[in-house]
Amino acid sequence: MEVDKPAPRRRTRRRTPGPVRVSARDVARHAGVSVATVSRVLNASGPVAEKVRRQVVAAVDALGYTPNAAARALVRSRSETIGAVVPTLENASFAIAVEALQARLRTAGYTLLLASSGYDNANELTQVRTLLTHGVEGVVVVGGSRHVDIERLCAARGVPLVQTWTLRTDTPSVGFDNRAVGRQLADLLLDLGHRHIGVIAGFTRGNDRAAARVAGIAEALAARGLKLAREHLIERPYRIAEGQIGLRALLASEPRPTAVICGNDLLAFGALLEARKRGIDVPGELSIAGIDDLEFAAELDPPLTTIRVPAAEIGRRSAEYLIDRLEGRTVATVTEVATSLIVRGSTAPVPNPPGPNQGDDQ
Amino acid sequence: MEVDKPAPRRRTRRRTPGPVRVSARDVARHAGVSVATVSRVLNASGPVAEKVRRQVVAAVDALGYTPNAAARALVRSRSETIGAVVPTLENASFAIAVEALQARLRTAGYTLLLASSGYDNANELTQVRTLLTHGVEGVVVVGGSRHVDIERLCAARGVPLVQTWTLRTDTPSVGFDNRAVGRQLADLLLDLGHRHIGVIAGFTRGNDRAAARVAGIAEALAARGLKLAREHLIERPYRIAEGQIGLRALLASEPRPTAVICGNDLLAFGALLEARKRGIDVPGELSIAGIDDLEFAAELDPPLTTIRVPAAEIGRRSAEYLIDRLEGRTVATVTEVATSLIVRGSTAPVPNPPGPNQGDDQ
DNA sequence: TTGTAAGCGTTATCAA
DNA sequence: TTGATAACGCTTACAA
Repeated sequence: MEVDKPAPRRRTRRRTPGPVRVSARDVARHAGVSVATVSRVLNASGPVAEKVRRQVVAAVDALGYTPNAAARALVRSRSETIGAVVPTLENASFAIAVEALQARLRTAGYTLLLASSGYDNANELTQVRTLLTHGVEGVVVVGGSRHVDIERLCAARGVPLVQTWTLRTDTPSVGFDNRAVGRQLADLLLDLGHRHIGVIAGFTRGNDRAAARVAGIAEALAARGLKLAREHLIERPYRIAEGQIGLRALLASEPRPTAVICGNDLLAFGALLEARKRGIDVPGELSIAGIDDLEFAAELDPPLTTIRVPAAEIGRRSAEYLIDRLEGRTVATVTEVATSLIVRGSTAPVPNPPGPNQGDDQ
Repeated sequence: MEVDKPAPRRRTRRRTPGPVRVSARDVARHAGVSVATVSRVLNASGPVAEKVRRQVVAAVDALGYTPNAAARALVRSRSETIGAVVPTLENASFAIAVEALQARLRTAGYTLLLASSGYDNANELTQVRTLLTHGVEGVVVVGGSRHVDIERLCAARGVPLVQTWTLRTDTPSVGFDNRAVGRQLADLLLDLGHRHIGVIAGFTRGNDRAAARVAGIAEALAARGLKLAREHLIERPYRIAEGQIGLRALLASEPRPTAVICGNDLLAFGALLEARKRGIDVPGELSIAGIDDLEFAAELDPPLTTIRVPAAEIGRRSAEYLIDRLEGRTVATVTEVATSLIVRGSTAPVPNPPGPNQGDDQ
């Protein structure tokens, strides 16, 4: 009983200009089997006679066939990609973390889609949206997202999101307590007798890490009845030259700080340079500390006191969190990585230790 | 006249566990239109009544719809992604270039798929293969690929490939003449009277940039009747600490070099540190030069003589080459970026200028 | 101006 | 052990 169902004629589509695309159908034809069998061979997803298997394999490399990820992603709704958005790759810490992230991801078969926000939160949201459109199965961002939308967007799609460089209790994160880091550095200096402590921080607005570090410093000061004066808090972009600018501002402030905590090692490097340029002895007259412990920190003159932040570990652990979740394993939501205070030559006791009754002069 | 064609019942597929996926069909249903209209609205690809357009837009954000890139890529055979493979992101130059590459790509609507090879050529090939499987429309790699396979693979798919940090005549590239850079540094030192020049290079095997730099140095020496002695060529990984090791080796060689050219600024930094540690005056007793002009180069003590390499420009130009080609514009195949010799305080005339008739002692 | 439906290249179900 | 074939979600002729 024939019906008038039209013959399944393939409609002609815009021909790809240039090289021929070879699909599983071509392989199947070449090997004299069906596409189903080709798929089975390629994914080892079903029984295939050894002889047939060999024919298919032969056809595959005779034709130089590579499966089309888009088609596969479509049918399996799995892209095998992970997205990451960092503030900038120009900061060595993030570059190192991304390197480790990618390396670990790769071992699990994932490819990394990378974007950077330039420390711009609106931009970050856009980037996450793009990544999501591209079907990433997981997302890693730096910091607690100011944009709740980011979390919402990911949650709506069931895409796991990890926040790094920060520690949250409510959402998945891999990082450390930035506030504690600030406190630790301030305590070190306070214990050395410093009472006038200046801060050259990164921009705190829209940057929870930078803000937390400053908050930690203020907290430690407060614990000793001191407070962080407005003119002792300078915010600058994270660059060497900005550290120089920052120190200049601090040196002009009243009372002049005897110690400076910098938001990261780049700023600290700059501060060190500026001090040297002005003939200010570090740490004799002025103590300087940074955060990150970049490769050069130990090699400066004097070597920089800083807090070591395990950037590679943050990258690797973020990857592992995502991999575990995607493979259905149970995972700790929050991973704290260990930072450590590294005291080197750039910090020393305050020059002329003030008497017992001060603290009201700042 | 009814025929017994079975009703087009949708087969039940594995339900995505968790959040509902919203597709264009859902949007269409919600807006009371067809999927075709939804597509038209989203891509502005056809006439749509203003009123209908608004309904669709409303439905889109009522449902929080995001198009599925895999499906789109499949039907249009365009992934809107570009792949890049760098040796490592831990080298600031590459990090900066990737940052610029991504930024430029983004403005043209492309997303970056990033991989790193760890300076391993076999690995690099694997990574390129993965990127290709993911359907990238263009590929950027660092250096002239030792693996002809990479070029072949890309060519077979009609995917443009750019080689960076190098200059080729036969294939698309964005970079500079590494040999000339080596020559330039050697000439500078030679002109200062140095006759015993040591080299701390990166590993030259499988790294055409490093090899070309060394070749350029040897060439400049040869032009003055000198040659680069085996014991004056040390190859080390690109890290500060390795520069220290390199200088130690060089100082033990006979005759002891009065000048050292380093494969990059990291190695030069290390050499500088080692010299200081040993009480060797730079540039009084020993001249040191690097390549890259990283942010810290000008800030070292003494400031480092180096060759400035415009990493960000390399990244940006690579992106532009790819974008232009993919949009069908005609493009220059080879783009040379300008490097420049920056003479700072780490190089000076040879201590005890030898008499007119030497040159046979090396 | 809109809708219908073919197909993009896979995977996976089902029947053979 | 294999082959048909229905989706996957989208774009785009083509028809209405």
